[in-house]
Amino acid sequence: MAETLSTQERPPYVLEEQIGFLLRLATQRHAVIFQSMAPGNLTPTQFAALVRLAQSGDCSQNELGRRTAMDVATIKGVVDRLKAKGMVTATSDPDDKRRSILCISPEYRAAVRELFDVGRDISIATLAPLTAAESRTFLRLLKKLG
Amino acid sequence: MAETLSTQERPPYVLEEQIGFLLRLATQRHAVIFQSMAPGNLTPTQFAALVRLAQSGDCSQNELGRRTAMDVATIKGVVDRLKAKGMVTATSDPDDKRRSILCISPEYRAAVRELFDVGRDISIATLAPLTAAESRTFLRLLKKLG
DNA sequence: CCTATCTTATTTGTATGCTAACATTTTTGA
DNA sequence: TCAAAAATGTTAGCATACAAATAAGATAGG
Repeated sequence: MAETLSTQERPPYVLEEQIGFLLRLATQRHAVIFQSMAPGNLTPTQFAALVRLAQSGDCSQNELGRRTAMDVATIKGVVDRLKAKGMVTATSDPDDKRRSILCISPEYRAAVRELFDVGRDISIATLAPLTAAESRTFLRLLKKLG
Repeated sequence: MAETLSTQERPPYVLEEQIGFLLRLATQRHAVIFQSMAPGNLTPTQFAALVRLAQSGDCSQNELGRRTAMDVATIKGVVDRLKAKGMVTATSDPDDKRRSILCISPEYRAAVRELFDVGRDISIATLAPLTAAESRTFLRLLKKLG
């Protein structure tokens, strides 16, 4: 009894049941699915930036970062790589010498519209281990943790 | 009607409701909480490696990587930094010249035991936006996605 | 016994992701 | 108006994270 009190005051710490560890595993699996389904070697962040640019309209680099939850250093790298692929074009803002206005290159606009379907399929594949009801519950709770 | 058919065949693609985007947000928030609560500038992966070493026993670098879901390149960096902090020590395996046996440095063993409580508190803080019942549901579903 | 295979560990390259510091430009408020 | 504050973008440094290539050692099968 005394033994039980001293050694069992708290439940054991099981790494595999901690939210941080589980988030990492889920993110890893999602990344594998993403890479196998996304065209043009697009990464999840590049995908998010493109989709945002298509849906919310042209904007500056920092603004795009805020709209996709990336800090200034991260969005810079993402935008640089999208520019290198020719998918995003920057024009200088005449009203603000600090800023460039980013937009999707004309020859990629149609391709970007098709990304929406790919994105939906990636989400479906990632959620495949859950039932439809579980997926809804999971996304609702996950949203609360963001 | 014809318009509705052609433009509304699928629901709109909302980035903020995709699992990949939400996982990134939740991971970001968890990282902030982790950094504010973990001692010794320990990162989540360093923390996981230490806990694993304490709970599963001494092992090689690659073995530790498998036990913590990190690939060989990632675990190498993590172990290098734990060695640099003096928290992990390597001794060469007499039975296998390729291998080193990693163990927690004697002077850090007590400190590592205290990490379990910190880990629990970090998980609690991360799950704070959910009720107890929601947390259980969320972890159960998250485990299925790993 | 010895070769083909596997395993361990390292290195290189690419891509997030964050902090911090910096220069430039713009805005704001006294 | 003019100095302080804020915003934009860049750079450097650190820490994951993975693929792919390499070298060295261990093991299993013929």
